[in-house]
Amino acid sequence: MTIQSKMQAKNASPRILGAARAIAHREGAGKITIDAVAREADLSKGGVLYNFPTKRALLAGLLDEMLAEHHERLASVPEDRRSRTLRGHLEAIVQARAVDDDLSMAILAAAASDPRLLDPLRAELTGDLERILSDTQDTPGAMVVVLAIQGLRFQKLLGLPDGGADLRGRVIEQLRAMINELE
Amino acid sequence: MTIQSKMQAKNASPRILGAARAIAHREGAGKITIDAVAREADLSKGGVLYNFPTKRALLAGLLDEMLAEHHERLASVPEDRRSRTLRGHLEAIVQARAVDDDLSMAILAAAASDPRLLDPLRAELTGDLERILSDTQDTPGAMVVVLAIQGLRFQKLLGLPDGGADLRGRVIEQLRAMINELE
DNA sequence: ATAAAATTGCCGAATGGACAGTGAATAATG
DNA sequence: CATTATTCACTGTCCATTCGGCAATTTTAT
Repeated sequence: MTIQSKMQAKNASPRILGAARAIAHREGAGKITIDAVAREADLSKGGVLYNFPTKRALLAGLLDEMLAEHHERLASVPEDRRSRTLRGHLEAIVQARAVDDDLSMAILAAAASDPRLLDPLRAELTGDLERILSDTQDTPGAMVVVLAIQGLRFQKLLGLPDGGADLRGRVIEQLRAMINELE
Repeated sequence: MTIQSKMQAKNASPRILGAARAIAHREGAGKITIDAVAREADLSKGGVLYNFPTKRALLAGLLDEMLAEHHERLASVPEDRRSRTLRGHLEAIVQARAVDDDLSMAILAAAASDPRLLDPLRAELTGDLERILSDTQDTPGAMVVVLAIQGLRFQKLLGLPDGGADLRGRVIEQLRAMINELE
């Protein structure tokens, strides 16, 4: 019971999504369950299902939120720089917090349960990729950077070895340099 | 009931693992269930659980098998080439078949259900990474290649946009070139 | 060598827990 | 009052795991 015990929030969706993220964070994406989310959001199960009529919808909502944040990040890169989208992707990773990992974890959970949930993500990335590649003549070079960024994501996500924070920093520098050398 | 109805195989484990892979391949990693595996392996549920006392053990077995195959692939790179391990990782991706994707999918499923299942994989990759980095002076450069390779893996795995087969080929060429330029 | 005993590999029904989803009743809100 | 948000009590399903039994195989004892 929180302070707002009796208060009816106008929209519990954000609280629900937050709860889902918290669970993914603490216990792993596989533990995202309607009951668990309800408990975490201090809501009944029915309450959750009112906002997200199905679990699939809940997962879709998580992805949605993530894509929205992705947009914000991209938008925070100065308009006039070359390879803007590509830089955005890189800086997004640099700034990423722990929560984001767990959200990515949710993506994987989603992918495992129903690959189609990733469709919006695919669409988004397709657009990004087009922009990135049309920003340069050296498409393979740009693609390598894109792939390395993806690699960074998943490496962090799955807790795979990364050679240490020091190397990580130098790698990011290297990627920045590679982006600058694209034309 | 097959021809060998009455015959007692000495070890059904390989058949069980094969069945699990087949299911992951056809229906996705999330569909790996003891019942399903039992049916696919033409075995009873109890039989499966006799060989792998828990589902967790079954998943661990899958990862084990995968790591073994990974070893074979690395071993197939000529001894005398520079950056041997790194080349091995790259060529492994180039040669990878559909089955491997689905197995990777199983990895993700495993990660979602219990992150610790990935420990052996982490150990293996830690070793590989050490070898790769000690093979060169340009550690950030090598690391970028490693990351790009990981990126390729996951991009294929999750069906994320890759810019087309043509670009993919050129990227692989580029990565080979980058490996050659490492010293 | 051979009967008895133990072990191995497996079967399949039963158990129980976890979970998604439903629907009628209820409270809050405007 | 009417609509909206939420609760509560269930339902049905899926699924991992348990367990007692059984046939084939191997070991032990005689």
